Amino acid sequence: MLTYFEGVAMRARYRKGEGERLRIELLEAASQLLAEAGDPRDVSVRAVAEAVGVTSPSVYRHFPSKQDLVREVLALRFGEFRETLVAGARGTSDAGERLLRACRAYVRLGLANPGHYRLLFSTAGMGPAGAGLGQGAPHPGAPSLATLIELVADRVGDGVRSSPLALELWASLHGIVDLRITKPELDWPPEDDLIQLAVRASDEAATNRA
Amino acid sequence: MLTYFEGVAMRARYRKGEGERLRIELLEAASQLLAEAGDPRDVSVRAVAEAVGVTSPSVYRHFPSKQDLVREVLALRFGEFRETLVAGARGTSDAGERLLRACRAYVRLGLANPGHYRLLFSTAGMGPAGAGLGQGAPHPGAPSLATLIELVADRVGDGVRSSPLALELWASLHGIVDLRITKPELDWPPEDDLIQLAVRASDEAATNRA
DNA sequence: TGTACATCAGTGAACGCGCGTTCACTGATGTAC
DNA sequence: TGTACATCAGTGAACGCGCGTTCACTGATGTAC
Repeated sequence: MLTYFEGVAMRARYRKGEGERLRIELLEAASQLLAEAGDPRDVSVRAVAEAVGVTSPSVYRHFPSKQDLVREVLALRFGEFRETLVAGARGTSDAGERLLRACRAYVRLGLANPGHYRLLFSTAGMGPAGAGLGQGAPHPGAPSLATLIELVADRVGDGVRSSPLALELWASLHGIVDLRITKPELDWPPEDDLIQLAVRASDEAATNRA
Repeated sequence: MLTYFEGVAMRARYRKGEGERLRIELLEAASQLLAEAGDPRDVSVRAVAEAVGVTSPSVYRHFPSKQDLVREVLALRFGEFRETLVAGARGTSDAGERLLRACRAYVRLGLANPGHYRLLFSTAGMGPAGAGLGQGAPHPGAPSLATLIELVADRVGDGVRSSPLALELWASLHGIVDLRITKPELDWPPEDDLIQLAVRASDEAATNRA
């Protein structure tokens, strides 16, 4: 896809009906740069364009603004996150084990993709910076949370309201991941004990409230 | 301290030997703006200067760079944070109760000052943004962590290494605070149950490892 | 006691930079006749 | 089959903005004589 002219890499433009393919490439490049940076403000439109081999005004032929580009990446990554939870829970029908596996998948994915994790759970929606998500719009992470709530609900049965429990569990998992990401210089114990502890604490809370 | 000239507020400059007082004012203004923003990048040198009623070059008579100003605020707030932990633990000699109280103080302070909390535990040291803390320099939050480790050590006795336990406990507390701050739109259960659960989980882990 | 002067607090104007975004354009390509 | 043309992908240059920071300065004030 690249030709060279006087030693400079030149990208061949797409044929007439194929312009939408650049859109995909831009999303992929933006996603990767956001993963490296962990913050939309550290990723410029120019950088995304350059990563694809295109000039920055080209981005605006596919996205109305930087905000829209970022928002779309966010939605993609949230979708992936949710799928990881679901996939993690597979392989057993025991509700407790399914929940534990999903939690492990949560933490593992977060630690493996710290930039994206921060993007999704630390930057997005925070302050004037954020990813500039529309105030009224539904949060793109809502389905992920719904999935976690479901897993908790399956575990605790009908006697207890599951969504506060899920939020508490989420808080525990978030603490485990986020601090490890922001303070990598500390001597963190292996995360698995802590995950089990968090899930067991959630069980215990459920029992107390039943 | 303000006079008016043609309807514009004008600050009287400090007398000859008193220039250092502006330094304090700048630190206070920066601290407040950082509390509102939660991120050093959303607070400009110009804004700090304006808050005090001074022009931006004046800042450079007291701080070599923005980074130094921010770093100093960070150190102040970390100190305050640590003091809050210590003060929270006062009033009882029971080590378990002291730890629980300190944890409550941690969460309460974080939720009462979300901007500062983010500044200290979410921004600082993260990525190229961060507060630009020197790599080699000791982290200004180290004493806070040391205090938590001490409280845990008093609780669990000599049989168990307390610092991994303290890190795990910290992770739990951080999750409780950070998610509530970043996702205020969710329907969070009261935090007290969760704090107790976290402390109890820590106890339990200590017992298992003894 | 009066005055010259060094010192100090603070300013006004400007710098270079990177950013998001706009605008008028270029040139290749598929298509209609 | 050849050609004119509308359409499409992408560009080059520039915009206004806010930022951190620098520089040469101004004018009040304490102090030494």
